[in-house]
Amino acid sequence: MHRINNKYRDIGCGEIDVTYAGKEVTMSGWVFRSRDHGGLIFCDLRDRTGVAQLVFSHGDTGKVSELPVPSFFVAQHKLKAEYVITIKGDVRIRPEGTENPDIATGGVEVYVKELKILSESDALPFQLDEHIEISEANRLKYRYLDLRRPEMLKNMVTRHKTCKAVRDYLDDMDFLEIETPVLTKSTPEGARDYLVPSRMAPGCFYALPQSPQLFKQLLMVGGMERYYQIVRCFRDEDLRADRQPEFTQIDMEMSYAGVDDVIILVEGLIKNIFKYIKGEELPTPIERLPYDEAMERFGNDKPDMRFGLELKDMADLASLSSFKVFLDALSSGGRVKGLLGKNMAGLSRREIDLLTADAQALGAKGLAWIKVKDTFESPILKFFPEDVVRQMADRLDAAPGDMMLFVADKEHVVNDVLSRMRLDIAKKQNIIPSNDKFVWITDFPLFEWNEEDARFQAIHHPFTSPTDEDIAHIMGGSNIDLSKLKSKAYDLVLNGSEIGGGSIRIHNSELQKQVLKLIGMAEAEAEERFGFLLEALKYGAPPHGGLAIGLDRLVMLMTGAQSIRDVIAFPKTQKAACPLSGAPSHVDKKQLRELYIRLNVPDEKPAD
RNA sequence: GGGGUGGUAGUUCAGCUGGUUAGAACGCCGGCCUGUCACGCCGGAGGUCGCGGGUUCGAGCCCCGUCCACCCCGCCA
Repeated sequence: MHRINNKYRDIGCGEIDVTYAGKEVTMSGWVFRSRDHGGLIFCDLRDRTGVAQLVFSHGDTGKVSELPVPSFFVAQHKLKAEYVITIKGDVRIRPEGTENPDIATGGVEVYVKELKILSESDALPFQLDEHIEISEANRLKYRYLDLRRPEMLKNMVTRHKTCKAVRDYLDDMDFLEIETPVLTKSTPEGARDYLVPSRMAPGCFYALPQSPQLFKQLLMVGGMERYYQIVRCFRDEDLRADRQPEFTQIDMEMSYAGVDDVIILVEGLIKNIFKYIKGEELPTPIERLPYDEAMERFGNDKPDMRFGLELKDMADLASLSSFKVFLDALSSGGRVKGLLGKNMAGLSRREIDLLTADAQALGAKGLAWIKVKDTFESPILKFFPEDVVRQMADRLDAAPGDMMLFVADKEHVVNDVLSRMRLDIAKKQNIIPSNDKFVWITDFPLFEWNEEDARFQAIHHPFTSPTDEDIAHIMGGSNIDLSKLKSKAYDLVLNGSEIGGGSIRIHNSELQKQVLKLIGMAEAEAEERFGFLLEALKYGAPPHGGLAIGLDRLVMLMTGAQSIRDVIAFPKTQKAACPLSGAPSHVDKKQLRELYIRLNVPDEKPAD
């Protein structure tokens, strides 16, 4: 740690080693653990840099009671866990045989000559002991204590270093860090907005940004050319282990760029981060997988590429069978795909029933299976000629001891079910290696059909540029199949998690209007929601595109944390509450009055 | 909104088929200890069994409701 030599310290606890032997040092920190032997006391002193062993001793021989008692020695008997103290003492090499190889400073110890207690501590609500797991509710309530744990410190350091690597790299690439408003207007992403009432404009609300999407495009129109921001985003949706109501994005946008430019830029960024954090040389270019191929081979658009078990089309072989479920699915335009159940031939009937129930919970009508042993075993074997079963096994790479799984249904059901089962099987069979595997998913469809609203909607967002061919189609105006249009959107996937996504944007106001029309947005609505962008596009907007990376998720994956909460200093619970501060909370009636707000909460106590 | 798991000492947990005084470890408090490092030894305190209701002679345990935390689906790039 950078030296700020003062009365508190001239060195960090974790920084002393044999080269300091004989030197006098001043250190400050928390009392971690003490081992009181009566006349000899060891005390582990902890600060951000690490832990050092302090020794309080009268001398090498003699009884305590017979020796003059220095005042500090009285004080040190009172030292309890998490007291904050400053000590002055001499660094000495530890007596032979008492070195501790488990800690960085284990070769030395500090003989204390002066002790000052800066701050006492009550007994903690939980122990800061890596051997005891504490409930998350408790950890979050006393997050400032939880943060003292080395594990949390490590996560915060990794997060910081990631941000630093981002800033260093993007600065080198001539990107400008520019802030965008937090009090803003609802952006047209799909999620629910967090709203902030306006006092100045009664009845009106700001929205907290779901992302700075529109503003970063305006920065391009504004000639900033290359923008980035490590920015907080807000989405009022239900939470998960990898989702928080407020989360951080590494947001980027650049002018005069195409898909390749953004991808190469981001690969350089990721490379830089991994080198800085993990010392790993990430191989580039990162593999690119068109969306259609990802769906075909893995059943989803964020495949975990660290292992095989790819989905295989079985339509040709299924049609050679007399199995009605397969034949019906095919004749009604559906799909039959297979998945390898590695090492699952030994599953009991009951376990297979559970597996089937899982598949049904995911929307499948059922799950067909064939065990591969010395022979094939399955209740549906009678519908298949033996050579067909053999070919299915070949296609799935099934060896004796494996099981083949099949789902026949509408395409999205087949993919949905099998892609999840693929992950479940890989986890259960423990075949996922621990390396990091990135992949780009490219050539996304522009639109997808929304069953609920019975209309097409933008997959990415409505400012995503179609491919050049499809721009011609759209501007040509003839009747076009919206489901076939492709976009210049791309996602970055790491180990099966989507960690970033972006696109080349539409920079032509006519095209933009046309695209909005295709998804059924009335001109008036478009005008009301983001007319300012449409207008900006009229005044010479350069071609531009960008990408945003989920910082929390990226850091979570790099640290191996089990939850996004472990890489956020003060995260919220699954109910979006903060156990530490008590947010959200009721507010004064006066505050509400000033905002022209009257509550209408059923069965709820009125505000304090 | 739906499904699942959990809630017992400060903490992490055990608590059998419903049975008398609810346990352990760590922590905490007091004492002892000169080479420990998750120190050790002796002694002690500490409980609204999440909350509310019900069944029962009797409930930590069974039933209903509710709250909280976590995981998942829906939702969300």
